[in-house]
Amino acid sequence: MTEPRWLDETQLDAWKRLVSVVELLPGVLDSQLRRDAGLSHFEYYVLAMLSEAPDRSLRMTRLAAKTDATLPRLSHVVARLEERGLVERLPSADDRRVTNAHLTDAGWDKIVATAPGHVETVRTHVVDPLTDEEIGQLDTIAGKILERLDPENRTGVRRT
Amino acid sequence: MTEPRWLDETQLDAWKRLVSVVELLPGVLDSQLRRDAGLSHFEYYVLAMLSEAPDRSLRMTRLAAKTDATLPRLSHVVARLEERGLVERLPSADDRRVTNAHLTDAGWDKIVATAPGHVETVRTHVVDPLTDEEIGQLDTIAGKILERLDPENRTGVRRT
DNA sequence: GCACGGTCCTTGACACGACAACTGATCCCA
DNA sequence: TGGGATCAGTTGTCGTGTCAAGGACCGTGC
Repeated sequence: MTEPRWLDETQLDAWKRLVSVVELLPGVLDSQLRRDAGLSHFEYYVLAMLSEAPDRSLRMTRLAAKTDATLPRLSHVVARLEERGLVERLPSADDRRVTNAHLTDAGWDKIVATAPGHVETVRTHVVDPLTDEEIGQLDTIAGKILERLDPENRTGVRRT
Repeated sequence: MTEPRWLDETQLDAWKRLVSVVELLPGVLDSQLRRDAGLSHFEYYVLAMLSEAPDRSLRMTRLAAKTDATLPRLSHVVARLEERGLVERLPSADDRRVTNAHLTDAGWDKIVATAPGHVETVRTHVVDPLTDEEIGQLDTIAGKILERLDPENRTGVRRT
């Protein structure tokens, strides 16, 4: 066993703050969306990714990648969203293993109605307190971390 | 209802990357610790905060603040850690409402044994890919976000 | 044409966090 | 000195994620 390379104080401070953000941010997003729209942040994100996709539909695997979710997790969530009429699942004709998740009109309306309030929350808690320069730094830093967290770059959120 | 102020492309990119980090990081930390030590990251963090505290003990409320957890959550987790002999709960003499969580010797041994591997994971995924300058930026940025997420500054991780 | 490995997705069982309700203890002020 | 408000923590229930297993389908080798 090699000698551990401990973190210096600066590194530890930054790390602890990142941990706090990671612990607290989901709760804040969830409670705003839950209150205003009856959606978890993850559900919202699923709808949002579909709304941006061509034909408002994506196959499950691709949607899972875009939302950083495991397939079982996505499957459960989409099942619930389907029960609520926000999404429908359509078996693909070419490859009958694949399921396409498609945003319904009700789902589209839902996200259109929900987006402004959510964006406002994101602004309040993340975007507005930062300068333009810091936004750029955040982009770079998060990008570098993602390269390690997700080397496959499944999400396609990273350019490099 | 006022017109929503949408995010520009740069802001949206940075936001999406932050969301990805927030979604992926906990899973990576959890699986390493689960595999190597049979602990969730949150359990590890609880033990770590206790190990740094005077007398290796903290009252539940303070510990909850330091770990960014709600009291019910902490209560459940400490109950489990107590069953495993890593922590013990001692009622306070001065204020009989208060419970002090105290790290046992077994708990101390556990974290001493676990820390090097965990630090290595943190290095690999977060610290090492960033320059010293970026570590400083991350500290600043996370600090500003925390000011909004947690205005009470319960954790005491923030200086300002 | 069929078997076998790999892919895509679903399902069920279990673990953990959130929320609300509750117990006990302390504080405060009449 | 009592009674209401507040505080510290615990407990129970429910929703949701994870993990392991399984089912359906594809594609290649023979």
